Amino acid sequence: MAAEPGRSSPFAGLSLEHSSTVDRVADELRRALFDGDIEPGTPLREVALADAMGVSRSTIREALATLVNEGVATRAPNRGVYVTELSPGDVRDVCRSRAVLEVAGVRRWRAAGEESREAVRRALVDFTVAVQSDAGRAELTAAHLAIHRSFVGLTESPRLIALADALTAEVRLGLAKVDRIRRNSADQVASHRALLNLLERDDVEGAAAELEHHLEHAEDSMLDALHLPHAP
Amino acid sequence: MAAEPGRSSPFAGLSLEHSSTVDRVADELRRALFDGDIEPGTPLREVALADAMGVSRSTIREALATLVNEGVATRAPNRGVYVTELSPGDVRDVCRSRAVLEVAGVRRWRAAGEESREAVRRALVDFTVAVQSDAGRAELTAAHLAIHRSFVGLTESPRLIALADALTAEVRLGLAKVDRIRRNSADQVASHRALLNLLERDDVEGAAAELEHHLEHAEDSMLDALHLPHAP
DNA sequence: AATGACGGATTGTCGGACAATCCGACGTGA
DNA sequence: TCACGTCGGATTGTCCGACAATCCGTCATT
Repeated sequence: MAAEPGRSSPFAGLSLEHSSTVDRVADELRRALFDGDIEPGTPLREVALADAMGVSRSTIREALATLVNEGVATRAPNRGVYVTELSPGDVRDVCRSRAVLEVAGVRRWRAAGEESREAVRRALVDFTVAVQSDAGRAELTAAHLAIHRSFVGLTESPRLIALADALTAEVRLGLAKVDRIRRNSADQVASHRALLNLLERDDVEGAAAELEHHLEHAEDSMLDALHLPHAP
Repeated sequence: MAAEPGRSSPFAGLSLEHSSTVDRVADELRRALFDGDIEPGTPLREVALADAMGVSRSTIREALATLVNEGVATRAPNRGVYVTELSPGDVRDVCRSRAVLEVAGVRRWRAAGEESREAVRRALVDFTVAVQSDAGRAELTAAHLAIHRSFVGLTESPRLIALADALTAEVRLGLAKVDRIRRNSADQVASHRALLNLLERDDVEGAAAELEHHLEHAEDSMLDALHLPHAP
């Protein structure tokens, strides 16, 4: 029955997603946090969660552990796990850390593979249509984050991408109740398009500067939106 | 009894390290991995570890979870946790990711605070005396890593530093059986000193270039030392 | 030689248990 | 009134034992 022992494996694109209970619990919690169903600062009690979600305490503990070292939750030894509250300093740090990674990506524009560059263009298009078609807040932020992710993608380094994702996760906590994104989404599109134009013209340093400027602005408006005082 | 309600708190430098059992287990495992007592690829069985260290399986599981998302161990679902084996691609990725972070630090030389700069100088001195006094392998690598850490420290971003530490941890697995560091440690000192000289002259871009060159070389010699083929 | 069945080993998840720790309220004494 | 000691409840940290699900290697079967 073995027809055509053809050179490359005849099975392509076959994957099965093993989902452990712990993973599902963690996913559900993350969703709740990012959607703003649970506010920063609220304690995540083990027993309460356990019988709310119908799983054992061990499972909850494990899920909480992952959330904690993703940074979206914080553990106070012997006192429990809380949804992380971002201080102004934290927001600042996350934004600047992201800036480092994104700028590193942008600087590799020419060295990067064609598909990585294409991913940037696609992300921008997606965001643009999302804005024009007046999509929901969730989709808008997703599309916006995708752009910035694609910048980091230019590094073509799995680890840097993972690190950037981790930073994003931290910040998404605050983003939950903020739809300031929507208000100036037109500006956002313009800014990103300008950046891409610079890149297409191979003006890498110009693009890097533009990006840094854009991110500084983002940091400020995020602090505003969260009603936090600005750091020096 | 309150003498001098002085402005700032009269209690400085008072901290108590709460060490949970899980933490100690994780520390012990990490030590064993970094010292090369356990080779990459070996399975970390839960029960075996549990009664080897006289703690419960739950505790071991939790410790293993942290090792896994530090990247020094890898979980194969339903098949256990193994000490991570680095592929050439991984080594490459880790090194280049580190390069991004370190270069970002070096580029901020002027913007950084004086104490961050001083930390770099101190790290270099420490490394130099370590080499000259013919210190043990462990101390040598520690001092060497400290230098590179101090570069990242120039970003003055806790998160970037943490990320760099995580990357370092991954790579230290391979470093265990390699003392190639010792052979050309004289070169290392020279290279780092040259870099610092450039910085002191405010030639930031020159230093960045020097650092990137240094790291590429480091990547190559690490691959050699691990007997791994070089990536393209 | 490929397929299928079996058994052992290990993980994933569960439930319960208990000491240690922490927090807040309450009471006591100066 | 304020500082301090005590007590009780709540919650975490850690342990134990259990069991189904999964995986791996082996062996028998075709």
